[in-house]
Amino acid sequence: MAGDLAISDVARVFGLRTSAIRYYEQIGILPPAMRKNGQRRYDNNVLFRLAVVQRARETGFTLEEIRELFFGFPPGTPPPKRWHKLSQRKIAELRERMKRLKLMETLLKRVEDCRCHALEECGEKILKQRPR
Amino acid sequence: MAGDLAISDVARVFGLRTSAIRYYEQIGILPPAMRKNGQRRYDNNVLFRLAVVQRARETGFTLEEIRELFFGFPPGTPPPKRWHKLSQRKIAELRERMKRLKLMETLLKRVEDCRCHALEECGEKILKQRPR
DNA sequence: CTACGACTTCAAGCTGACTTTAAGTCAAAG
DNA sequence: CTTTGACTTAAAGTCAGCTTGAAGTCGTAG
Repeated sequence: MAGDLAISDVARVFGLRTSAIRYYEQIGILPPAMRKNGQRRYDNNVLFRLAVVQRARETGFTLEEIRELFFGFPPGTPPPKRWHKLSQRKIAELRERMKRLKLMETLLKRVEDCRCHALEECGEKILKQRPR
Repeated sequence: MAGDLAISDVARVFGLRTSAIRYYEQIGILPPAMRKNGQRRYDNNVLFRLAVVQRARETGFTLEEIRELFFGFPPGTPPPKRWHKLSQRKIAELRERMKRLKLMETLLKRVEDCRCHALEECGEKILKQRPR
């Protein structure tokens, strides 16, 4: 029920730049704000929405996925169902990325065992080990 | 000592687009190629170099870091020393990213426990839990 | 009245690692 | 001679997620 906030207040509360908030509105992630003398004012509903956006961003969702969260389901679809669907995909993605990081770690260790005297030698060894 | 290859051959061998190879040359990651009738020809030295580039990319190094690998050390610095220095940084970075992914995993699980009936309710809960 | 600070819009810029496009050159094949 | 296909260049486009800049509006303080 708290009073309407200016964009700079919202930015401070959420640790965002005002430009980011305007950008979110522009791409439809936030609804068009109410205006007072031409300036945006925000009520609790928008703050709640922005909180969801930010939590979703922290959780690793892209703005496109967040749009899907809000608009990609039949109206009335309960949040748990929405979150679940997006999470499934995201978890698979996370697993991929973890795998990739672990591969990178392995390669880093291997690369640290290098005994070459010149970088060309490294390249030669790599090519011989992987004659694709 | 094998014969000189055209850019398309190199691309095929490395699974790259020809445009990527030209780009690498353009930004100085590959040396200017020899020319035959104006067209690029590649000998083993460049292939070795490209193998190093590709291995480094797989390992997670940026092109900027690869440039550093080649040119960021006093001439004659042995490869192990070069790799080591870059690896140290990269490993720290990996740890950060792993942490981040794990946080995302935690948040995903939390988000899946959501029992809200509307997304605004999610936002309200988030704001209450984190009254920064 | 003037200045200030905070807001507004729209368009363009940024990052990284390329790709795409347009216009041109070249050698070999028919 | 013409066509084909692979190459050449420089410049512009792509992606996400914003930021930055220019130019203008608004209410308030001095």
